Amino acid sequence: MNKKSIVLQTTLELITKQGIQATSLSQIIKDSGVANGTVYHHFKNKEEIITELYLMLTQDFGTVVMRNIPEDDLKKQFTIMWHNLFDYFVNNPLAFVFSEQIARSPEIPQSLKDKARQYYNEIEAYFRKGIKDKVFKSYNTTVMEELFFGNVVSLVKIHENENVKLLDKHINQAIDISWKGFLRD
Amino acid sequence: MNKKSIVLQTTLELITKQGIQATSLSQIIKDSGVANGTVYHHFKNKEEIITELYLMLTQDFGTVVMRNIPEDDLKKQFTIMWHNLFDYFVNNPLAFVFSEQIARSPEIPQSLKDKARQYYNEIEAYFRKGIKDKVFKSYNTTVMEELFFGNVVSLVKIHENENVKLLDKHINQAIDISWKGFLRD
Amino acid sequence: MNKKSIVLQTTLELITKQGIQATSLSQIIKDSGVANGTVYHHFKNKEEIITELYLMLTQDFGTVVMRNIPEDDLKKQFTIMWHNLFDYFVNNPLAFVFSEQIARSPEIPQSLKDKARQYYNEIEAYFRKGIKDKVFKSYNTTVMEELFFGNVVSLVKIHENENVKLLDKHINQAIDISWKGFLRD
Amino acid sequence: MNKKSIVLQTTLELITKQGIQATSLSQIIKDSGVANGTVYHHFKNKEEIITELYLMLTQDFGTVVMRNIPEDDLKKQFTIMWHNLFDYFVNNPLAFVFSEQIARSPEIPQSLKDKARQYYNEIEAYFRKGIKDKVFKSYNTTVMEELFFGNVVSLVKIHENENVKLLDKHINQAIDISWKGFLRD
DNA sequence: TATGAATGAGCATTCATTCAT
DNA sequence: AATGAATGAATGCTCATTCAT
Repeated sequence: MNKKSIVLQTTLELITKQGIQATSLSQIIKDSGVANGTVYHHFKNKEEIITELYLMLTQDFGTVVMRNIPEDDLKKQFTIMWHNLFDYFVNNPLAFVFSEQIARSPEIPQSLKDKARQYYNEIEAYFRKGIKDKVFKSYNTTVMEELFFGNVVSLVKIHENENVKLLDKHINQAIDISWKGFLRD
Repeated sequence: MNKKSIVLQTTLELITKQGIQATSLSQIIKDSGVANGTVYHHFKNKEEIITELYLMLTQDFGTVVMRNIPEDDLKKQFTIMWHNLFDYFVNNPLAFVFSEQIARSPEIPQSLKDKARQYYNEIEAYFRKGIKDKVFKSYNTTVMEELFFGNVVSLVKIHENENVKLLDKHINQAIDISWKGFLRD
Repeated sequence: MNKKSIVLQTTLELITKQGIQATSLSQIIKDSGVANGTVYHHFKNKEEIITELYLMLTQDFGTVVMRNIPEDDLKKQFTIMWHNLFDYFVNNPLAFVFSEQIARSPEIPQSLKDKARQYYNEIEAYFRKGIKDKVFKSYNTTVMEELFFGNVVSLVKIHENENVKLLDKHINQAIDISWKGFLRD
Repeated sequence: MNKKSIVLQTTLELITKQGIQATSLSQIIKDSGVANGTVYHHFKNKEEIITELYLMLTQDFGTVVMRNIPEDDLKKQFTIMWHNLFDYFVNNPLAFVFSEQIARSPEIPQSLKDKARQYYNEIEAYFRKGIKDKVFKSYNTTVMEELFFGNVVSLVKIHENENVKLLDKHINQAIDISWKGFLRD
């Protein structure tokens, strides 16, 4: 494992623990056991470490959401999309931190934000089809996407922060709530 | 307007613009046109400014959500709660920033986080009643609260960030989706 | 003597010894026995220390050159101007360093360069009069000024660097050479 | 063109633009498109690059000043020496930068300074002869050399910095002034 | 000959905080 | 209540240089 990877890995751990802003370069340097200049040999500046990390973590994002989606059964598709996203965030806490911070943080460059928004396309297509198939009510798709995404985020937050142990049944309840909301009356 | 208020007001504006972490005390001092020591005369340290600001902004929070709630009509109550929360966040961007950051930020003391969770009590009571009245399905109330809250947040985010102009009809759609999700089949 | 003055004095000494570029802030801090932050309390940045120092040293520059200039005797005026400038540079090594660096250094802001060029006005007036009085040949005055100034600089350099002890007689020789060059044939 | 030459050429350009001190090795490396270690393969350290560059540029210096000097006509010799030096500096800006910085800069080793002073020998010999021939007044030759040299430098500075367009006539005026200064009364 | 990973001292600057007035 | 001088740890970053390949 080369120094560059060590730096990335250390940064990943620190950011997951403390957030982006609270993670200083000196801490990264200290924790990774790498020399000051070594970091700057591999990265132009602090931002580049974070950007690179972000790209590493999110390059599979788009594919992840749509992984193992079966054909033609809209409800099944919904459930699996939901699980895919939930599992992804649970297993990639940094990706979650990033996706939460993207909305506001000025330190994430716009290009990254744009890139992050690509995965919406497939989700949007999904909702469009649901509306066309008369399964979903014809809500605004941006609203639908945002609510869908937000619901997953809500559950991840419970998973992360609550003392309440989050059980499969709770997740299924959430998926149920989420799904029902979009249906035609 | 006394110096203390000026400091608080300046901090409010800066945090709303830049986030908590990005707002330094020196910037607060510079922007508020107040002397270094004056800030420390009124506040023990930086954290106290933020805490005080947070308390100022959130002390009305609990009452706000339950303002003008009519009796006995669960759907009407839901709609008004939803609007109350949405309007509150839209009109108090800092309260929104805080509520978003509370979940993760290590610099918000636990006591504040606990305090922030009080408003859940009334929302929880609401959902409990809905379940008892056989209007809502008997989902876990934590899940319900979190999804309800998250749905509002999602719309606020659209309101804030999207180029899409958020219309009343979109809000009504969101409320509709949100409400339907909780219903018994 | 307050800390600000100490910093300025220390910087003056260091720059005189080592030049501007070779003088680091940490050295200024170490030598002046002042805390890191104290420097930045008084000065916006390193450049401001140098600028302030420069303004302090050069504000008397214009008056210095024309000090004690007798009326009507062009030769006597020349001699005294020459001595004034020479003595000034010898007694204000930093002013000399600055005036030498002004021509090239990109780190001296243009405003300062402009200010420095003001003293030329009086010297130019002097040469103009000499030409009008038919004492000097009608050379281009910019050339005359630059050569006059350069001659003083040449002698200051000898004074500074040569192992040769610079005697009054050498200075008088230089003035003689300098003067004769401008005369009508 | 081998890597060593590329490094030298790049350094030459950077120093001419920015001065010696402002030119960092990393910049040289970046601009020359050469690897880090390659520089250190060819040069012991940064100083050696500058030294080598300096030697390259000044090895012809001595011969340049005395190029095409006719025999026996002291005035003609003076004029050509003057032009030689002026043209050399105008065409070799770096040589000019060096010659200007040599006097003060502590980073030019003494050995180089000594070497640079060799060309004075021939100029000194010239002035000695002028004095012996009773054309020049018997001024101190160091003073004469320094003034002669300084006069050329003054004109080069006008050439470089002034908005005033420097014409041949101005140069001839300068030579005239310079020459007359040294003459016997 | 050429490379580029690695180093750590050093740099200018910002930060939250203390304290005497 | 208000000021602002003073502090020094910490930050992000640049530097010249070494060394194994």
